[in-house]
Amino acid sequence: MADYSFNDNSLSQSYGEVNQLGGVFVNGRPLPTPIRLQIVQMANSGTRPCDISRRLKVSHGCVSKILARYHETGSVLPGAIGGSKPRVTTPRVVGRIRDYKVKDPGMFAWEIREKLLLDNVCDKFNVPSVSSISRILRNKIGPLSQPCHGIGEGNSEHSDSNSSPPVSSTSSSFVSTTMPSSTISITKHDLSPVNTPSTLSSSASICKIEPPTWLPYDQSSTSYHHHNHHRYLYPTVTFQQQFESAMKSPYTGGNSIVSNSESPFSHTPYYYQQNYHHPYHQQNTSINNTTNYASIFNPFPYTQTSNFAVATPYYSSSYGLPLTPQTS
DNA sequence: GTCGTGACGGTTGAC
DNA sequence: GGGTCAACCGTCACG
Repeated sequence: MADYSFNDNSLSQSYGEVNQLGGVFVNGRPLPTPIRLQIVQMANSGTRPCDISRRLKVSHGCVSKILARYHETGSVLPGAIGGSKPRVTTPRVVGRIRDYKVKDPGMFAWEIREKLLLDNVCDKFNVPSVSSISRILRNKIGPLSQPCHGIGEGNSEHSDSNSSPPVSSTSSSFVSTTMPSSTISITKHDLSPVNTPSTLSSSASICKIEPPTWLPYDQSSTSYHHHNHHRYLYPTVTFQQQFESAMKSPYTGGNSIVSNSESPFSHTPYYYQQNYHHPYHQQNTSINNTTNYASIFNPFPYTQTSNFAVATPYYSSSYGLPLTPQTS
């Protein structure tokens, strides 16, 4: 039987920590792509997660997470670590909001938002939330944004008059926070900076909660058009493609959704010295290959060189995602 | 014995 | 350049 262990002493020496199974890991850093691929490959071939855990000396929790992630996203690659999401309220957007408000001082924030989309100033991925627009009107534009709809509508700071669409709106994206808690659950994503209405914790009775804007799986082929938002898109490659790409360059993302020329990982001199000329790199790999490829990769050290280099679908699990990865 | 889950301590990179 | 913040990571323990 092949030795799937990747904590070969010759490779792991002095790097990382050792887990309860004897495997080496670096706290806070993802497992190398070949190991991740191997986990998926073994699972696909029918190996139980507990056996994968033992043979690769990776904790079963980690195996579980990687497999769950793969089943959910189709990608074996780790998510982007660190960094922050790009700002949506760019000077250009603020300028357009100001223009709209100058032309029509009575314009609602939600109307401005729709117009930003209509005029292609923003797309659905980077359009500011209604509450963001309200904040811009309040803080950056000033008097122009003062409500002119009447007296007695309450404090404009928290009033819905400027930020909410008509109550009769049928848009499903508008949800009243006064609805029963069973009607809406606010997920981690819902509370992300992008989607957190500033009014959520205020006294406002109605706020807008954005639904996730993930593309359907079958639209993934268009993902490269949205490189600024690739965290929210699905992978466009099959497991085998990821595998073959990773085998060619184990620390380069084997995923076509990598949106720029940078690799999520950089090779180290040690890696090149030890492994670059290994015969395995010249083999024609397949997902059925049972060679002990894990042991020829040096899991550590490695460094991540660019944030957001790897597309990371990040979403609530309740949005109709495929239960099985794309396989063909 | 197996596996899903959340806390934990850690890393990372944008701001 | 350093601090903060919010992403992510794998391990571990629990149920």
